[in-house]
Amino acid sequence: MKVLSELDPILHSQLRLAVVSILIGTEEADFTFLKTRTGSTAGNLSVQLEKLSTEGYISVEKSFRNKRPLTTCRITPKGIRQFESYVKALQEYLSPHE
Amino acid sequence: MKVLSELDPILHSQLRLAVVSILIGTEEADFTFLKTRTGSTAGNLSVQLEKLSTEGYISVEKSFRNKRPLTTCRITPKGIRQFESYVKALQEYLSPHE
DNA sequence: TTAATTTGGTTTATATTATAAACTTATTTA
DNA sequence: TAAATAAGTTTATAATATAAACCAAATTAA
Repeated sequence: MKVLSELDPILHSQLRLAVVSILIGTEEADFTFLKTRTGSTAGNLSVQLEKLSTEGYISVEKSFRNKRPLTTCRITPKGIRQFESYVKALQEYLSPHE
Repeated sequence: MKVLSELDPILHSQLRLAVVSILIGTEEADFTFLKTRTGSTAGNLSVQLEKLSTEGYISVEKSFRNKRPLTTCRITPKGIRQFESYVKALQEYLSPHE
């Protein structure tokens, strides 16, 4: 009997999935952009960026722009691979009739 | 700026999504089938069926077959609607390039 | 010039979740 | 009749997601 695939728990989280999804399409994005684009709170975003970074799915670079902190995020090759296999696994769940 | 859609938290859970996905494709399924097909433990499955049932996404019918308990599950119209809109919302996350 | 507000976050606390372990009851099988 | 299996349920725990509270620096207002 065919068993459904595991869904990577790092990506199976609304906010982390949103972040990775945005970064896949945009090369780089800063904290403020991600915050408004995802509609999340700063606290939640901060925690999830930290987690994605620790897991190696994204890189996070901290600098300054106009004397203010600037947090810039980018997807990593691992992040891309994991996202692609997550999408593949999800297809099994989303198209159960095939 | 476009903000990503909310993902229904009832469906955004690996096991509950698996159950609903299976039921969408199969009209009805019993506890044991769902357990082996999802690869879950009985305890976890019991809890998640209860939740899906409470939320009106599935119906759960308890009877006996060969003197043993038989738990039969079916998707409800609400379950179908919610699943379809969950899939639609997820597309935004899965196809970020469009 | 100093008080209040805004920006760009981080840390901490809390409530919810998912999950498995332990348990139950009935039925076979040895 | 004792042990094992079936079909679950209940309870305990660990992990999560989330928001609230907090902080430091810069800007604006009084």
